[in-house]
Amino acid sequence: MDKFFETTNTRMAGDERREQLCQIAMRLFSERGFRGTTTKEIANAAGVSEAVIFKHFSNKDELYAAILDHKACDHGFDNPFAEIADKIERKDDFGVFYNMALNALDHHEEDSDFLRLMLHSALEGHKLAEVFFENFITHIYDFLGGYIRQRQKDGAFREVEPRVVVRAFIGMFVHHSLNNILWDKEQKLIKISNEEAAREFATILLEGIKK
Amino acid sequence: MDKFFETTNTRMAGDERREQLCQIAMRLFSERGFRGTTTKEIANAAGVSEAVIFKHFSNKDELYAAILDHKACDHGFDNPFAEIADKIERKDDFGVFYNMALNALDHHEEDSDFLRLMLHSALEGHKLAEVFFENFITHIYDFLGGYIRQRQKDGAFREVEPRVVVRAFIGMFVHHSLNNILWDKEQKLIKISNEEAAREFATILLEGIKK
DNA sequence: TACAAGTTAGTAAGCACTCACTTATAGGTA
DNA sequence: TACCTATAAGTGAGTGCTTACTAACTTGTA
Repeated sequence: MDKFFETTNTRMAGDERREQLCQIAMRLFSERGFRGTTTKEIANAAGVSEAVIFKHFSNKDELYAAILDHKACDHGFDNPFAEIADKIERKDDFGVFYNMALNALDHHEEDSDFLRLMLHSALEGHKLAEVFFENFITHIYDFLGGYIRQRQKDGAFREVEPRVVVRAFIGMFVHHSLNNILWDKEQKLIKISNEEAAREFATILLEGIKK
Repeated sequence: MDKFFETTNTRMAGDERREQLCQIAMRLFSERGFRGTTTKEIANAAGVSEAVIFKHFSNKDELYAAILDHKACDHGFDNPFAEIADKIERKDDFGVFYNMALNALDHHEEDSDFLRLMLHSALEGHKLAEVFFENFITHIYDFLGGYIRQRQKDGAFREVEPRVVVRAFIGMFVHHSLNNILWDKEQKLIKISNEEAAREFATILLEGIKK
């Protein structure tokens, strides 16, 4: 029944199948959690027998690790600041915060599976969620916190602990994304574009910390 | 081995045992998720045989429902505004937002199990998470949004969609709580008291929306 | 001593995972 | 072009273990 949607009728090359299994597993893990997803379900969704999974991954844990590895490394979390580098240099405060929020919101929207997966990992206490946190989140705090500190020296922002400001700001858009993904999928409560949201959040924050 | 911590050696009254099972199950569900927690683990932690669980709850789902019911109804989510009612009447803006945040942060801290449980429910798409959302969260948006609208009419706040402001504000402290509970348990990134956090968040928000 | 509290020893279904097996196909040969 | 064939892709029928849940039972205590 799933065959029409998930597979072609022909065989697949090894790499192709591996990739497909990762994609499907990620979607299912993000929906039902790691323990809540069976290898049989993954196999069915891919239109193959369960044994195929274990041809590619020696066990279920390894499949999970492969997904997180692949996502955390490849999918370009390496440099979320590349796009706002010039704004930082020009000390375009609004540009910095607006684009930061907009990038995140867009990214969360198009890759909500990953966000759900990270939440599941964090709740289940999986190590790879920690790795992600330490590699990515601490970076943001250092980077954005550094920018805020600089602007405080410039006399543009008032004196507040920069990390608290970063937390407040990240909180705004992460919480907004979580609402859209988890609780208010139909956006009954608030329905605005990512651009609008980013603009409002950036404005509130900047007005909130400027001198 | 758990016996010394979780039980007395004597029998318990029916209600008492039921209550204990709820508490233990909630803790375990919040740590490992619903599917990730076995009835045997719950029974062991309570120091009784598995069959006891099914004397009190006809199945595992009903145990889960009992926890969420109990928590969502009894534990006083009915009126989070009671404590700030006077601040609202006096139009003490800082008092309103500060106490709102502080109450939430304190509450999340002492009842982090419930927060984790709600996240698990939301991720797993459990109905009772929706119920909580509709009964509690929409209330806050209406209430706090109404206050902001009133203060806009008073000319105290600038014109922004009140619900977006509410989201930004809730985002700050909910995200802060989630960080403390999920990712940064040792608070390496930021270590501040709930009072400090509430003060900073309230200040940023109020400066951000005042006229 | 009646009855609620608790136990023991199950069951059927579901789980991750394995192994001996079949089949499609890329690419060399005649 | 047509035919091999080695090998990678895929299967079916299992394994042993764990799970939620049950029923017939024993035991403590108001």
